[in-house]
Amino acid sequence: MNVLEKIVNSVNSFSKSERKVADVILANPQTTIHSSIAALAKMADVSEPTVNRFCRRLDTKGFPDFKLHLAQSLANGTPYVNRHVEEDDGPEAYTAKIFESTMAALDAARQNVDINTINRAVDVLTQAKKISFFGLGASASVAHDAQNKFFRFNVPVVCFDDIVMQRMSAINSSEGDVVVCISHTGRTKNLCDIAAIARENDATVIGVTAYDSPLAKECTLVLSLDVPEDTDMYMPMASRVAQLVLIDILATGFTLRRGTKFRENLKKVKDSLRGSRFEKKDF
Amino acid sequence: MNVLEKIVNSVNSFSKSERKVADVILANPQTTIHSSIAALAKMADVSEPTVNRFCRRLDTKGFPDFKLHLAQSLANGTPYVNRHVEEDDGPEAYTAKIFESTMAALDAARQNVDINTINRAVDVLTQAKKISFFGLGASASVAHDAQNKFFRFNVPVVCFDDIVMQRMSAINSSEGDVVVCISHTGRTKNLCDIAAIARENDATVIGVTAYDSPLAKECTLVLSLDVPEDTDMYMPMASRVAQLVLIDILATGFTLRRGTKFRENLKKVKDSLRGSRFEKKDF
DNA sequence: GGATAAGTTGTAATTAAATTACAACTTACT
DNA sequence: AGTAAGTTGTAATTTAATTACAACTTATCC
Repeated sequence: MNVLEKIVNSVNSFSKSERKVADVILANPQTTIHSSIAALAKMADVSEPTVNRFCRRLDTKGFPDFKLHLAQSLANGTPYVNRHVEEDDGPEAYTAKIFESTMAALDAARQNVDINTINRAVDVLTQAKKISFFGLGASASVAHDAQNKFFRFNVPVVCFDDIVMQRMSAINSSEGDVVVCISHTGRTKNLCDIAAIARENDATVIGVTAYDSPLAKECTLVLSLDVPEDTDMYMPMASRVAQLVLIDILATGFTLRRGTKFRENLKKVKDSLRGSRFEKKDF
Repeated sequence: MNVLEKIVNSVNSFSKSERKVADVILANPQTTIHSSIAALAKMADVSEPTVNRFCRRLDTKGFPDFKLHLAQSLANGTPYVNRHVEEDDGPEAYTAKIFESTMAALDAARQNVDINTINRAVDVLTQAKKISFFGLGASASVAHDAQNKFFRFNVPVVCFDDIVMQRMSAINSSEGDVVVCISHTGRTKNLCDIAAIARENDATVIGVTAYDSPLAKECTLVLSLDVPEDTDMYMPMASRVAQLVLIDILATGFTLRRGTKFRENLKKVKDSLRGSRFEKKDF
C-alpha cells in the first residue's frame, strides 16, 4: 500500500501531535519531500522526534526513508492506466490511450511472466532439432514473426497458419522437435489438437497462452502472459504485443545462449539484406 | 525528463568515475535509493564527493535530492530506459531489459507520432474501396496482423508478402484504393517500386516507415515512428512493436469513425469464432 | 479524589550523513 | 617537457537525523 493511503487509513491510531504532522503532510505532500525534519516539525508545530516517530509508525526506517516512500506515492499518481477508448474520443485521445494501455499491458506482463519458465523454454529451443510455430487468426502473425526471427539463427524453423499443414507437421514431429503453439485464449480447439498430436509424437510443446487453459494442459511448458485486455474493442491488441515481446525475449535468450561466434552469423544475415535495399547515403 | 533517462542520455558527458557511479545506479536503482552516499561510493569504488558531484551534474541539489528523484523515476510510469542487452545477462536481466526497451520505444513513438497524419490516414482508410497491406521480411507479419484487424470490419482487404502478388495487386489498383506499405528502414527497393506503381495507378499510398526514406518519397501519406532501435541485436524488435501499435490506432480510429452500429458488427465477428473454441466454463 | 502506571511529547546529546575546501593527481595541449 | 584545465580523493566542516532521557499528560484503580 502506498504511504499516502496509509496515512489516511491510520489517521485514527495517531496521537494528537502525530495527527498534526499527518495534516501538514497531507496538505502539502510535494513540499514535504523537499523539507528537512526540522522544517516539517516547525510547520506542524511539534518537535523533531515526533516527526521521526510518526515516520516509524508508518513502517518506514526513519524520516529520509519516509520521504522516499512519499515521493514514490506521489509519482505513482499517473502510471500507465488501462484507459478505455470512448465513443467521442478524438485522434489525440485514442492515440494516447492505445499507447498507454499497451504500455500498461507490457508492464503487467513483465511483472507476471515467469523467468524460470522462460529460461527452460530457451533451453529447449537451443537444443531443438527443428522448431515449429503455430498460430491461428491474430496469433498467426505472431507465429509468422517468430519464424522470421528464428530463421535468422540458421535453425530449421517452420510456421504454418493452415490447420491442415499444422496437423501434418505435428504428426511428422519426433523427439527433439519443438512446437510452439500461440493462442491468447488457449481455447482454440484446432490448436489444442495440434498440441496433443505433437506431444504424442514426442515433440516438446511450448504454449504461449493463458495459464490453466485447455491448450495449456496439452503443453510441456506454458509461457503465460496475464494481460488485462480491453474486451470492449473485440480485437486482441495489447495481448498480441505482449506475445511478440515474449518472442523477442526467447530469441534474445537464444542468441545469448549460443555465444559470440553465433552472433556474427546474425550480422551476415543482416548484411545479406543489403543488396535488396537502397544505401543510406543514397538519399 | 526523468532521472534514469537523463543518466542514460548523458552517459557520454560523464567522467570516468562518474561513469562508474552511473553504472552502479543503473544496475541496481532500487538498492541505490536505500543506500547512503558512503555505501554507494563504496559500491562504485569512488569517493563520496564524486557521488555528490555526479548528483549535481544531473541538476539535483545533492545526494538526498537525487535519491528522491530516482525514487520518483522508479515509481513513475516511465522507468523504461532503453538498456542494451549484454553478453553475460541472465534471464532476469535480458527479460527486464527487453520489456523496458520496448516500453521506452513506445514512449518515444507516442511522443513523435504526428496525430494529424494519423487522422488523415484514418480518413483515407474509412473511404477506401479496397485496402492492401504490403510488407516484406519482419514487416510482413505486421501487414499480416493489419489484415486480420481490418478484415473484421467487413472491408475488402488484402495482404501480400510476395513481391509478385504485391506487384500484380498494385498494378490492378485504381482510384479509391488504399495501399499501406510497411517498412522500418524504408529502403527496401521492391517495396518502393510497389508504392510507385500503386501511385501511378491512382491509389492512395500510406507508408508506415521512416520519415525521409526512399519509400516515404513514394507515398501520399507517411506515418513515421522514430524509434531508437538497438541495432546491435540485428533484429527489428521495438520498431515492429511500435508499428503494430500504430496499426491498432488506425483500426481504432476506423471503428470510431464508422460509428456505433458498425461496432455491433465487430461483435458478430467475434461471436462467430465461438464455435471454434472451447467455452470458458468447459474447464 | 489522589496515586500510579501507561503513554505522549519535548530538550539536549549523540551519532550519522552529506557537503565543502583544498590538495594531489591525471590528461591534453603547447 | 611544461603548463593549464580538468578530475579525483582526503580531511574538515556543516547539516540533518536519531537516541536517551526527563517532563508532562492522561487514564485507571483503590
